[in-house]
Formats: sequence, structure tokens, C-alpha cells
Amino acid sequence: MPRSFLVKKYFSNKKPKYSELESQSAVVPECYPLAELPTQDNGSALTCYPTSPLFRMDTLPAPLSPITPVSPALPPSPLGPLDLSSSPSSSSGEEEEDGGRTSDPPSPDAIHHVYHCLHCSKSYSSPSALAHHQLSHCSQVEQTLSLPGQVSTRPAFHCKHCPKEYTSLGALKMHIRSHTLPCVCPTCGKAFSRPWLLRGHIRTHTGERPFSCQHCNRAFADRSNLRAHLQTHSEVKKYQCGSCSRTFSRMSLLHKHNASGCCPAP
DNA sequence: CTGGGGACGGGGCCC
DNA sequence: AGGGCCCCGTCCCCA
Repeated sequence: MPRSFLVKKYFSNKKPKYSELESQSAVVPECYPLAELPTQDNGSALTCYPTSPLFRMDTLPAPLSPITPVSPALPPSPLGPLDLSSSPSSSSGEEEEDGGRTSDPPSPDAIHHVYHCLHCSKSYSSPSALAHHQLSHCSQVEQTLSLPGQVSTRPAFHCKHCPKEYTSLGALKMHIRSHTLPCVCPTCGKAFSRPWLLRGHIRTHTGERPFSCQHCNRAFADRSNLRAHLQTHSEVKKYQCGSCSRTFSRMSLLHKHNASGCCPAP
């Protein structure tokens, strides 16, 4: 997996010359996350949905479908795919890829939807309300669908735009940020999945190095890099070769050492 | 080839 | 539940 697969490439593949950028390092306001840059990527905004049997409406046999949309203007499946990326910063373009959702939805006053749950016949005025209610049936359905002797079927939430799947909604939402990249550097436009990643990146512009080595006073912008640097002061490095007992300050150095032939593969 | 710095991503924990 | 933060790790580049 490429290291920077999560980072949008707005420019060339070459890394920005931060030394040059530093010369223009006006004080960068710490005001992030910022709105997404207007790119064509908006068209690939995520629609992620869980793969629990309850949620796989495309594979669910029709008689089991728990949703009975009454309004004629309803989408085929109010429940799925669940749209987890409907944050204000990413809601502008995401409907475009989703077939019949390209236009703004009609106002609730214009069309009064009624959504029934077939499990308990309760009615809801919106798909989301029904979807929320459906979650209360989720554990029941899973118990019903799990076969004897089968490993428990924990809900697997998977991303529509990559093969990754997660067992918790929170983990999936965190992953989605790696696609939406809502944190954009105001200086160079590079986008990041998390605010603290952007903060670290902004230090490359400002030259701020808040992490200093107690031994040599060398300063670093990244705590991980300081930690790696501290290994260089250590007599016995953290990573040891199994063949020659040589130690290295970094795992990558040990890997390179092994790759160079110290520990030839059998 | 080796050592080290720079940049950054993911998972997990804590609040 | 969500955001912030930390730790661990990886990859790239350069001396």
C-alpha cells in the first residue's frame, strides 16, 4: 500500500519543496478542517454501507424486505446504501454518482412520506428515521439468520470505494475520512484525513519543531521522528537482526539489512 | 550499502 | 459518538 494513498495529489508527483515554501510562510491560521477543495473527486464521494444481512438490500430476498415505502416518489431502498459521508462539507457532490439522487430532495412539506417497518409496523416520516429504527431489529435479525455452529455474524461495514471493511461504524467513519480528506492545508492545498495530520503538515511550512531531543537539542516537527532519532543515541538499538545480532534504530533499516543478504531466505 | 531525517497513515485509547 | 492525541510503522530521500 503506497504510503500516500490517502493524500490527494493536487500537484505533480514531486514532493513540494518545503524549504521554498517556508520563505513564504505567512502565519498559517489554525482553522481546520477546511472545506474540501472543489475537485472532480467530489463525484466519487463515498457511500458506504454495512454488509450485515439486514443491510444488504440488494441481496435480501424480497419477502424479507422490512421496508414498505408508501410514497410513489420513494427511492428503491430508503435504507441502503447508508450514506455515512453526508457531512456538510461533502454533501454537495455526492448525489451525483448515486443515480436518481442527483437533484435536491423535495421538501418534507411537498411530499409527506410514510415509511413502515414490516417487523413491527411502526411508521416513520423519513427514511433516516426508519433506518434508525431498523437498527433496533438488527441484533434480532442477526440472531435469526445466524446458523448453528456459525461464527457470530458481527455487522461488517465496508466502504463502497475500497475493499476495506470494519466491524464498527466508528471505524468505518474514520476510514471514510481517508477518502473525503476534509482537512485541507491553506498553504498548499494538500488534503488530509485528520486534523492532527494537517497540523503536522503545516509545521513543514512554518518550520515549527516542537519536539526536541534532550541529548543533542535537535528539534523535530514530528514526535515519531524524534522517537526514531532517540534510537540513534541508544547503544543498543530497538531492532535486532536475528542472524548477526546487529541492532538498528529503525525497522526499515533492519528490513534493508535483511534484504541486503544478511539473512538470506532458505 | 548504511544511517538518518522527513512526511505521513492507521489503529487504539482517552476524554 | 466523535474528536484529539499517541504510538507504531512505512516509505522516500539524501548524505
